[in-house]
Amino acid sequence: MRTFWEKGFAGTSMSDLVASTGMAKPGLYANFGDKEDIYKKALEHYSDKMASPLTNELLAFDGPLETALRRYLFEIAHSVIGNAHPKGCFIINSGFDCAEAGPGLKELSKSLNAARREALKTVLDRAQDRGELSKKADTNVLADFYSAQPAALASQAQAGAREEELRAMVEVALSALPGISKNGA
Amino acid sequence: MRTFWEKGFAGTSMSDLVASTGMAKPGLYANFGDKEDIYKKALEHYSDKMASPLTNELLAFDGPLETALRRYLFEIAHSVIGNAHPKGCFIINSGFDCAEAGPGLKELSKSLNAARREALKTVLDRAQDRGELSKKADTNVLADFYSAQPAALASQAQAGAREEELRAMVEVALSALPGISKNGA
DNA sequence: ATAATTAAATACCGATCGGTATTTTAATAA
DNA sequence: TTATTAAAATACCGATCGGTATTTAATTAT
Repeated sequence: MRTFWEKGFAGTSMSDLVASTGMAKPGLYANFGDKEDIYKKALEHYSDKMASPLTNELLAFDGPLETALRRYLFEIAHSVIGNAHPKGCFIINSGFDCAEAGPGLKELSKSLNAARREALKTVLDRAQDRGELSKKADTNVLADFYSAQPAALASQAQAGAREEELRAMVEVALSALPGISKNGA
Repeated sequence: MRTFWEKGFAGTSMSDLVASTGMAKPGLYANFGDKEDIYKKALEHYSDKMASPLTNELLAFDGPLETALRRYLFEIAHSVIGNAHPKGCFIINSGFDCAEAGPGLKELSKSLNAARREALKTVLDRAQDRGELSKKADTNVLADFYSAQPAALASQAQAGAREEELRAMVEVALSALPGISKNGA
């Protein structure tokens, strides 16, 4: 998972996987399939271990919408900095790096990105039902916007941004929420 | 340029470049250097032909800040959809796909991303000097935020978003500008 | 202890990788 | 027209690519 995460699909060789897993090549093929199969399983593992816990926490959080979004995006900001693992987000990377990969891979990448969007859409709709968010707000558009912010954060992280800079960007993004006061307005 | 743009550094072989340029391999080496040199020159060419015209237009635009940013981000939204060329933005791609490339390449990628940020910072500072943007607004943070939105747009484009969806996201991002009224507030 | 089965490691496959030496072609000079 | 130079294409280099056949080692069953 980590090797594909940091080096991408084309940038990772089977020998790299042998080195990082300690398993010999025939073992990798016997247990996981070919290179693309391994990539998919690594990406799914990332989704289960890294992404899903965050979206589950977002969905389970009981509190103001703005707080929920801040917590979620702050956690992502922390994660993409990569103190304990490669920088960036494997799921977002997969969207860029599988632009010309097999259709099955692109499909998986899209579905994992869509899952993040759906979680945000759910949270936004709930807030709207609670009356916390105006009925006039378009939750589809807001879901698109907020689900795309992790890509913005990951991009800045790759360029060397620090976590506090990412958090400041999150605050700007949150100020786009209808009914939120803005810094400096 | 187009080949590296759509397939990335590791995903592009010298044979791919021979096929897409029509120049034989020794000619490529004699005229442009090795693979990394060619990538750098392709990326610089992209910057000159695709990115710089947009930032120059942004800097030259004489009108309200919000209009300037909308025009700029709409043009990027149109570009990353890729009707006439590969999807996404080569400069943003380079930030992801050169995570482990030579240091010279990463440096170039960072400087091109920084150029976009600087242009936005200039425009924001000008608006602040004109009194159009509150003195309390932090133009460094806003520059970070808006210069990262193209990555958000490119990511959505890779996932198959349509141009109108990207424009709607841009409108949300613009609503984070201090002093701009929000949809649905 | 021996035979049968499973697992894992070595060795190897053709193809392609990035990169060049060499030859052929084309253009210029005499 | 011939000699010289510049350019471009063919052929080739060792290394590595993704992927397997084969052999060795470790279990299990008898």
